[in-house]
Amino acid sequence: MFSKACEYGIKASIFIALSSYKGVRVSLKGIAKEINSPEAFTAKILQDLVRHDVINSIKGAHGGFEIEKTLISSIKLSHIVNAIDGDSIYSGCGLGLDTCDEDHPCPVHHKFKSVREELKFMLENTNLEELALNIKSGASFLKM
Amino acid sequence: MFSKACEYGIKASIFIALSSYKGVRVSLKGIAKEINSPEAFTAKILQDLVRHDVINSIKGAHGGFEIEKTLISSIKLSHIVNAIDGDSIYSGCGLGLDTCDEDHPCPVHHKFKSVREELKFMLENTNLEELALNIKSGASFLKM
DNA sequence: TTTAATTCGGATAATTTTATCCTATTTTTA
DNA sequence: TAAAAATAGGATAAAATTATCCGAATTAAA
Repeated sequence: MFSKACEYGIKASIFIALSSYKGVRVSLKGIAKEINSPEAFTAKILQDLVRHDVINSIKGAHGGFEIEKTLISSIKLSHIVNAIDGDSIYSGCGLGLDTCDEDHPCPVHHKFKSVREELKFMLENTNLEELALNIKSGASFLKM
Repeated sequence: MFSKACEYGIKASIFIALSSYKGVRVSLKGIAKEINSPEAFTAKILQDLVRHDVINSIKGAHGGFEIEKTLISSIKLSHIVNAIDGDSIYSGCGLGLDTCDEDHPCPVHHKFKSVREELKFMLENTNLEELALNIKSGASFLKM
């Protein structure tokens, strides 16, 4: 469904949000360990998220990644997914046609419509705060 | 959402179904042309669908691909997707965790639940007959 | 001011997916 | 029976994704 890059990006963002609530900055190493991802590859994805203003990075000793506390609840999954995978997951044609719309639909266009819309709605209405709180309370997990 | 292989497989199956209703067998070349796919790659996918009993192939001169008319309405999208991509699209964890279930959910497990279920339902309840008829009536298209 | 801890960024490698090519095999028809 | 028209399948190549490595730049602290 999502690319590996996007999976890592989402998990990393949640962990960074969680730490930012605690007021602690996390390092690449700490993130990769926590979300069980390859360190160097994760670095690339984090850079991408920094460029897209999803997270902040602080260079140098005692540096790391963080998200401004007040912004955590306004960051949606769609921001992360868009930064990494683009919006093709819910805007592209399910069968890869170049033009696929109401006037010229692919065979599954209408069948997929509600799935795509529900996915889009979900991504646009799920924010980092709730995801982080669920990790904190032990209601969900970042690895295994 | 789907792999290219799966996209080609779905489109090819619809075209084969359509032709089978007309009582004509279609060649690899004819299929690739109709669905705008690379010929040799499409051949591999068709072999896969033959092995999984989704379509039939007849070798030799005047050979080609077909689906038994009476079976067309019983072939679901899920059969095609499963043959080519497996069921990871709606059974795997959205964030790639090895174990992700009600007891040990990933952060988006519950959020994704309805999307996955709707996708699964749609794939399991859409059959080749309706898709082929929509092409025939001009309500949907296989290329462009 | 040096050192250590970091992120950044470019180069490269491994893996997977997508795509191509060529030969073998099968089957119909002339 | 030979030739032509197909699919089958193995080998290989190209492209995209995932992953690694290493040096440069930055920053805090000793």
